[in-house]
Amino acid sequence: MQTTGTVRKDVIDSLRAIPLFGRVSETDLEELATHLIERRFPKNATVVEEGLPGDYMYVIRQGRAKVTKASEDGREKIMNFLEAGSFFGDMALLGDETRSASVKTLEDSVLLALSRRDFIDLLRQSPDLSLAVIGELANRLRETNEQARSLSFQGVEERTRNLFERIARVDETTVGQRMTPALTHQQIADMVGTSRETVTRAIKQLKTSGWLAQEGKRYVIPAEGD
Amino acid sequence: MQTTGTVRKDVIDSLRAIPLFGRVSETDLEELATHLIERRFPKNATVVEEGLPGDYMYVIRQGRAKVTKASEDGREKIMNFLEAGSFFGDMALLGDETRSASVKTLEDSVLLALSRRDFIDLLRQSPDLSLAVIGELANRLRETNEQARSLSFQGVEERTRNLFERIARVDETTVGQRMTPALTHQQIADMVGTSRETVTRAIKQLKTSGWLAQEGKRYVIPAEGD
DNA sequence: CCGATTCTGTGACGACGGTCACTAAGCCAA
DNA sequence: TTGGCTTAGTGACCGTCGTCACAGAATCGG
Repeated sequence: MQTTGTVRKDVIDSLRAIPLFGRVSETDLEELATHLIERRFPKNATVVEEGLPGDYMYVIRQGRAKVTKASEDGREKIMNFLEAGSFFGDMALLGDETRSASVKTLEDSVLLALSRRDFIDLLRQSPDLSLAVIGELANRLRETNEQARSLSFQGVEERTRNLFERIARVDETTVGQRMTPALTHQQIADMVGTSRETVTRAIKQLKTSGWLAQEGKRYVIPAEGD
Repeated sequence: MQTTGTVRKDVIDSLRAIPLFGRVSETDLEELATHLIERRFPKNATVVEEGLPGDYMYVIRQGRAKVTKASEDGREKIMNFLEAGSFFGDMALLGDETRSASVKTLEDSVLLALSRRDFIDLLRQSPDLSLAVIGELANRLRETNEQARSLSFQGVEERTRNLFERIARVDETTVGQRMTPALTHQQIADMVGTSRETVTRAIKQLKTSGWLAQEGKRYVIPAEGD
């Protein structure tokens, strides 16, 4: 992991591209850029670790990461995937100062780090940014609540279906169908809260019922939808 | 349900008492008070309903309420309990405008309603309030994530234990022990995500292992802790 | 004080899904 | 190309928990 103290001009451009900063004024953005520290992480690096105190939040400039919480016996629940433009680590900068989950890179990644102090100052002086952050938190909360509901009421097959429904994106190449990123059964199990074997069986089921198709390690939801 | 257009002086005092508004300036608070509408709801009234659009958020001035999400077949998951001083309904005012959960009163209650427009204006002009709201959302998110983890990894008995651990408060009358509010097994089941019967058995288990005691419909965690 | 709800407790039974134990495929790297 | 490592698939077994069916307690509104 490296740190480059000087933040180049193009950082501002990549900030512009991030929805969170979309409505923030040019001046605030420049101000922000001077406080960001670029850090590079290799694939599979742990950026923040559950339970430890944390003083920085991060914006993903390049790469992908996963947010996880661990059980006592080493298994993990994947709470979320993060892509370029997502931010994380903000929660430990506000109430409780302890990381509530771990974040690990899935690819070589470039992150922009922002200290608690700078983050709070910035929120204080930019109401637009505050509103954007509030909106983002509200959306996450909505999703997590939905996950909790799903875990309470639905069986594995239905949860798996929901997961695909949630993460599949419209594909550029083909017509109406949507595709997930490449996923292993184990990753799916960790997201859905079940075992690898059970996922294998659920997917088999979804495929024979015609609801799901597969292309390599990517899953395809056929055009008609549900 | 009634509406009194005039907001009396004492509203400001009760706002002061709410943690969320603790650091908001006197002037902002007075400004806020003029926009609040007091509404009264009887016991068991539905204040907001999952799936419907919503334009108001609420602060509980008096009473208690529960936040629930429903399954297709009418069962419900209780996401949270709200007491005097809590606010809710804020999420539909920000991103998506649809209620992500229902809120029902558990007692006759007095709520203060605030419109989307006024809420956003207020956030815009009071950075302190924005920060407080962000902190509150971050905390809720932390808790909900924790719930999701719990649902993924733990059995009913452990989840029930966690629940008691979470909601039990130090009791004024007795020494070190903590007590929950009065709860029926059904309510516990709806919070923990299981059936009423299973809760009955889990509680029996926790009691014979000496971890839990009961006083009427309130549950007691003995002094030593866990 | 009484009948009617609403709660609690318990047994029986079956299904969903976790675990174990392998085998079979892919895939990468030397 | 050939081992080694990661991923997928499948059967067997069994524990947890949901459901059904009651019976008894407690509570509440008159």
